[in-house]
Amino acid sequence: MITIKEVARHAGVSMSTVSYVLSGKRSISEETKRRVEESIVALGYHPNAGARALASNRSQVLGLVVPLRSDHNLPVIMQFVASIVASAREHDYDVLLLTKESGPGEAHRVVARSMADAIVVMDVESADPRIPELRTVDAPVVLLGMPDDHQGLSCVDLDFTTAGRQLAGHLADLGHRSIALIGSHPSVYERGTSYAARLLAGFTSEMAKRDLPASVHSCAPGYDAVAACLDEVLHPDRGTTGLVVHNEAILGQLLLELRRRSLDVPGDVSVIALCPDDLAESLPVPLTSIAVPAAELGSIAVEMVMSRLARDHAPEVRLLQPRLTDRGSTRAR
Amino acid sequence: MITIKEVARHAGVSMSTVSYVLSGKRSISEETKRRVEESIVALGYHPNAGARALASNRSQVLGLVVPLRSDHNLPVIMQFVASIVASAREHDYDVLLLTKESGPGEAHRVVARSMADAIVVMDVESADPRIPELRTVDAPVVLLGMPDDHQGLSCVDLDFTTAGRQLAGHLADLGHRSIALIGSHPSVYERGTSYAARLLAGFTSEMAKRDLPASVHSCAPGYDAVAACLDEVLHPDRGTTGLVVHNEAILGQLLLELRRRSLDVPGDVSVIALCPDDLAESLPVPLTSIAVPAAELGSIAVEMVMSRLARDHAPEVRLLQPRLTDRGSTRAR
DNA sequence: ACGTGAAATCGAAGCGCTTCGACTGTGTAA
DNA sequence: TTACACAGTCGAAGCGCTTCGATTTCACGT
Repeated sequence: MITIKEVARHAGVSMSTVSYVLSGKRSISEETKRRVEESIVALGYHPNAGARALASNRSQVLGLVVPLRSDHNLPVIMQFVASIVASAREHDYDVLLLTKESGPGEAHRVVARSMADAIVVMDVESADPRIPELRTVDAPVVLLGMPDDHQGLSCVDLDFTTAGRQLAGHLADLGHRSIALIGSHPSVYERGTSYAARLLAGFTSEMAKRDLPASVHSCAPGYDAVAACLDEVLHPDRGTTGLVVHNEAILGQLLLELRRRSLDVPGDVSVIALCPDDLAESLPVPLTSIAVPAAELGSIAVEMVMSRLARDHAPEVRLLQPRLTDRGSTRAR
Repeated sequence: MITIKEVARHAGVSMSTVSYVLSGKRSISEETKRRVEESIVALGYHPNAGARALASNRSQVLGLVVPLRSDHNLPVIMQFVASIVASAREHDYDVLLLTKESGPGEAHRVVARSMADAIVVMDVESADPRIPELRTVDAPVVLLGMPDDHQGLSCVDLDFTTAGRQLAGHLADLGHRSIALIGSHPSVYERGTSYAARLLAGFTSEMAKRDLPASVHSCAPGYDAVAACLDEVLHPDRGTTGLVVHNEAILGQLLLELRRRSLDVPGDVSVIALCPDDLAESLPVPLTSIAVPAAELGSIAVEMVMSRLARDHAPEVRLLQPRLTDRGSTRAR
């Protein structure tokens, strides 16, 4: 193993000089810097992470708590992870994989052992049981999601409330009077999933504001469940002409089922969704939608970590404003 | 921060004794061990990972290269990851997340810096361009998948060739004469994905052995693509009565499309698949299938890492034998 | 000519842990 | 009884790096 000492000898300088070349924490003459860098390449030197962590009290590692078992919207989860890893690497950080399933004790352990300088937690729910324990972790913690009580923790999320309002508003502005929200699997609501509840709240409040009747349905995946749900939603008594769908898993099935019933989108029914852009684009009928900006949220989470690591910044909450893309699946009536 | 020194003082022993209590590498009297363990709890001691890594030359970390962008069969990928993380933790190892996208240089970096003691690489293809570089990594490397040339590298995978044989054989044994393989997205074959090619080889060789005509189709996801594929496969000229499906993404759509055509499974067509068990079970028609034993493969990969880390074991190749579960979606004719 | 400060470099003291060799006492075989 | 093995413990030497203070040199204003 090549050590900094050997680099120093090879370049004819002291260890500390090599260290300062690497970290840039003190000024070094161009000439010396060049020689040291050449030696580093010549010898194939790689700093030892353990030694560095020990001496500097910084591991350059981010703990990331990933929900590995949650089956719904895996693609979105992957997008988050990809974005977080990429952003972390840009800041010279690596990512240690922790799983939601193994509990918040893992975050503790990893920080207590100085294996990670900060923790990012994905898939945070309204009344997430992990919150109290996360609050006692002795390192910056950034949550993807918005728990009800987020005192002392940084949070990043899409503004689902506003998104719910916008989705309802978009259809209402087009003259739709009877609009239904088709939400996630019932279990998602039972679990108290924050984003689902907030979208629902935004939707109903916008509908109430406009004095329109709001009908709300949750729908399990599976063709039969979707069909049953549509039976209910499209019951003639209701006169539903607009559908807001917040359920990535069933979008394809739903559009198929509408087609099977010879209902044209947007001719007969307007459909608008909240889902990743690539999904919205690749469906049988491209959907007007609000995207979950996973990549952006991930990189913002990392930025928050870094700024809290740099200065001893206070925790902050950032809600990204939704962005609606019109793909022609809604029409005025 | 509580250090081992403070624990030693609190327990009235030397640092080395505490260390030996923790590692068990020398015998310690019951009495002393008890006192030390009490002190550890009383003070809330957590060993510093960096110091430990520096002194012992072991990071207790596993680098895991995950394909974050590969959109197909995310659920399977997640199962692998979950199983690997869980198995690693059982051996007191943590997992550092590396992405396939950022290249094999990352594996190098992480090992050269002693951030990881070994590397596990997922989603390895037949002629994987990463192989040569992985071979030069100065730590055990275990591949999930079977590249053509795996000299010097450990590999774990399902025996897809045998699986292909078994799938064909199962239908042939039931008296089906015209059997079609519906494979993955064409791009999967173009990429030279090892498992797809091996399954295909097994399938065709079994069909040849039995002197039956083998028809092979690859199919993109999407309802129209599936319908088009079925048009071709079920063309009356062919008289196809058995379907082997190796394409998780389209299974649901395929069964729906069969239903739409009023074709009963297994009454009119027998269908057998290679897919995760939970998928096979949750489809509109539960499918007789061979499972991808992701959890098992993951934990075997970790075991291989550990044994190569312990003794300086030679790389080995393990192909898991396929296990076929009958769920009644095939019938004799 | 002289003090001053900035730039450039060095030396050495740790960071917290593991591990090796040495030491002490006890039980056991000769 | 002597010798010896062995369980149990300690002290100290690192592991490879960062960082602080000290030192040297040189340009500058006065």
